[in-house]
Amino acid sequence: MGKCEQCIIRQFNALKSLHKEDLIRITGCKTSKKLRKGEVIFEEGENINGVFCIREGVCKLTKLSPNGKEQIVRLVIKGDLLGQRSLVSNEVANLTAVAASDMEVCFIPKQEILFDLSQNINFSMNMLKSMAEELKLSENIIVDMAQKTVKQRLAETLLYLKENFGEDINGFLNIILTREDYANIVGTATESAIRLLSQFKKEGLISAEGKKIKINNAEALKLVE
Amino acid sequence: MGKCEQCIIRQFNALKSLHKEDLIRITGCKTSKKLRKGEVIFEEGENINGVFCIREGVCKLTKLSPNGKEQIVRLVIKGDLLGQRSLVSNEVANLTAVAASDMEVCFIPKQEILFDLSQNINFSMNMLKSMAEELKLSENIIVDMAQKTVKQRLAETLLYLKENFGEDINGFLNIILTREDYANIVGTATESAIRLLSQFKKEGLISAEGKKIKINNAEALKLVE
DNA sequence: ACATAGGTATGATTTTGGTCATATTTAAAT
DNA sequence: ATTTAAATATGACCAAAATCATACCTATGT
Repeated sequence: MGKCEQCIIRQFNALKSLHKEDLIRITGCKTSKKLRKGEVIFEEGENINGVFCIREGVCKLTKLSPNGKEQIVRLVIKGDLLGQRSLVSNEVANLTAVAASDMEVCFIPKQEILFDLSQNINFSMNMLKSMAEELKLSENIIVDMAQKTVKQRLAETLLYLKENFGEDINGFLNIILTREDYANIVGTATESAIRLLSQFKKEGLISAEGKKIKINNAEALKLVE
Repeated sequence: MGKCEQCIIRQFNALKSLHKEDLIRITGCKTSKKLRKGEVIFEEGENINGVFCIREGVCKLTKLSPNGKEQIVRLVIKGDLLGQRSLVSNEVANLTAVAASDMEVCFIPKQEILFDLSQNINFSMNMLKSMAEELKLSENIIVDMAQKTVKQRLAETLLYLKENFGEDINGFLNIILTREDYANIVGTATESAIRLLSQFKKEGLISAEGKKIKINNAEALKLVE
């Protein structure tokens, strides 16, 4: 799918600190893949044996809870590396990764990344930084989950999506999720997510055409109680 | 408080991969401190400028949510390093650290740790591993928060405490928390935590003498619905 | 020993959100 | 184009948990 040393995507993740010769080496052993929305990249409990660099699209990181409900723990987007945690701790995947849109990903085998981690201190420092960032986000989600209402969490999710995916020319969010996805991010029943989105719509905070959602009043969403 | 190169505590964290000469260097610039239960080690938003190595005791990592409720995100125990995340990302603290028991901690200035991270690949690899572990725990807590009932979370908390702190000769947990602390870990109202602990007691799953709690039936706690 | 504050306990009531049931709309497959 | 399945929507009801109120217990300092 092209050469790593010419790929601009690496600017967005820890791979930016690799040298040209390392990138050329990686080009030689990486594999690229196109995925359709809904395809599974890897499952909880699976050996990943490398990291995925997301060239295009979005992916849901989910976990099935014992009651059979799926929780979306995080969205991984274009430019992110996927599978860092498992690589570093040398463990099987803790989460399942499912394409939330059509995607293009490159897979870099574990030993290549481990080699670079052992040689290039900037690279390992950058990976430390990106894991630190993930950790902070996760800590903040824990607090939100524990202390905020479903309505507040849904409002925050909408604002997060606007912030991170932007809007198209008509003001609709550049990411399409089902109501069930919203419920699985927020950690609520699908019916509750639907009801609350309807309510936001009635109150004029958002508008919706099918799955496409437009945020009309971000300020009011921030103040939802 | 003694010399790092002779301190056994470092075996429990990333500092184990430092060489003798580095430990001697660190001994020369570290400071040690005794803290009483309830004392604040650092607050959310504060510049930490180093890491703390916990020699003795337990510390709560908390965050105040906008509704004024405190959430305990994690307990940091003897042997752990505190402040890794802020150090690596060069940001202010995301959480507040409060002594949950009397403590002994050593403070190592930022530049020393950064120096070792830049020199010693084993050290940075071990720090990556410990952050990966924290990240996995946090992801799992998110799922629990979103999908499990308060009762289940409280039962899990009790089992977690038994697992990580052990029991004294009479079977009581080796960690003393208030009912409010339990509520702040689980993410519920103090009254709810009290009620559920009373219920567990009535059902014989635990017994309690004041703040001391004994787990009588771990198997049943695992099966709480 | 007594006052005080913080912590524990429990009841009554309300709110939030989950579950179940049932339409209706939309998208996908052939 | 028609069928079928999946997604959305809404009502009715129920369960979990928050809130408010009050009482009691237990350390702590004076």
